Amino acid sequence: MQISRPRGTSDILPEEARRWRKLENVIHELCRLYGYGEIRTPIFETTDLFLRGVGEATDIVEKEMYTFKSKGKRANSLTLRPEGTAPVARAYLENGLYALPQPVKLYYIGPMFRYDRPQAGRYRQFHQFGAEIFGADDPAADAEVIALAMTFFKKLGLKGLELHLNSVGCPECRPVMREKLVEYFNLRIQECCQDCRNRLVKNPLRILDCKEDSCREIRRGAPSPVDCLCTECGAHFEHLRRYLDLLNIPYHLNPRLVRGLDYYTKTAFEIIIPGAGAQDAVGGGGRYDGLVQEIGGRSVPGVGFALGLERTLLLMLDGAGEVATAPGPEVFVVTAGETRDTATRLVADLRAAGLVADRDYTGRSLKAQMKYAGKLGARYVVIVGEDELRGGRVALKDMEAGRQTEVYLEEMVDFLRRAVGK
RNA sequence: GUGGGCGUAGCUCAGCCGGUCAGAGCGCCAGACUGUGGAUCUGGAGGUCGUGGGUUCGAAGCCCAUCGCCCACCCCA
Repeated sequence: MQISRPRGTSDILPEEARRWRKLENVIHELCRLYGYGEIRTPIFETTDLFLRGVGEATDIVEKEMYTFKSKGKRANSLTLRPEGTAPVARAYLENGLYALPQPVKLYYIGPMFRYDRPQAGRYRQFHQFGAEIFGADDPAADAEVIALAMTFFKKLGLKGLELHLNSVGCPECRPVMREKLVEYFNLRIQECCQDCRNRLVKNPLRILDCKEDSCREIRRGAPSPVDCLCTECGAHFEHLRRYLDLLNIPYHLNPRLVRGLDYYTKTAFEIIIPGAGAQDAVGGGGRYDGLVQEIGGRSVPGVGFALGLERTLLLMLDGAGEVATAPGPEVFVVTAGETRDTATRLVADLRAAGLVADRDYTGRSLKAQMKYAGKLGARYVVIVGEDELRGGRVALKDMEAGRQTEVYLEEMVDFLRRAVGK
């Protein structure tokens, strides 16, 4: 039986990897511009981090985590990270980054893992680009993080993305929100779906984004979270909106936007591809002023986002941003007769001189070697033949023009370097 | 967890109601007067027809099971 890759994972082959590389380059460059430092945290963490950070009542924790027992006598429970914010918050705490000048701005790119049924744009191992700001409670920080995300898509030439915005309040006003919602839904809970009946107890806010038709209908007259915000949260939200206006970032107010993770406070946003069907969210984020404290630190405000790279790549397929096919070697060295020793040395010389050089490794005929060089898209072919070698020369063929000349061995590298413009 | 579709060479697929049905194109390898590419021609390698049962004189095509992939639901990235 042949072994195949685990469900929901993928092999990124060279051609595809070039698209990833391009995407990652944009990310690194953009983050440098915005003053974010890269952070790389472990692929797995202590399970507790997510239980406490993400929240026990979330879908992620309830059914999507890859959790396993470590080895050893006092083995603890580990989990393949399902998201990036909690780990980064943990690292911020653990490494004492709160002692750095605040705020601290960090970004990451890497794989995340969630056990779920795969389908278009959804995988068990997927990749996110995320950015976080710790130690800034100013709504301008929220705005910057949103601007960074939106600029990223703009740089990629992706159009038509929508920013959806909401505020989910803080420990101050959240209870009020809860109470009003519970009060409202309690009257008609019998008409709601089973999930929402559970939500009413565990997390009433989430009833607001239930996709069931019946629930949609019922919540029509439901109180809106934004109307329940305390003065501080209300002001924060107002200021954020003003900053977004200043930055010319359009947004849709979406009172039903409630993110799936428990740690969010105040700002919550999502970036949507209109009409993309079920997987229409390319990214999302918000403020999480309680997170650092929740995982055992002092109270540090935070705000950030995460974007799905697979979904971004999917968008880039039908639209701008296609990458050219991989260029072939600048020089391909071919042998005619017993000249392999010389050829071996020449390839090394060419590479040492910074030329993209390759050769044949199968011992095939000259004709076959030429054919191979042609398929690779080699710009020049150096033919190391016994006859030429006797005169201290090699033949040099321009594969585009189809012309061929001879050069002395000593001059070959310089000649080719000039030819390819290096 | 639920529902639907599909599984024939590396890839894209033919193969009608069971009886030259194990094929084509592309790709790969090689050859076409002996040391030269991309065009053309010729040849070659490569398949337990996802797997296991069953029906039948006979199954890639029918039945059952199983696995895998894809799509959709829930939820998210």
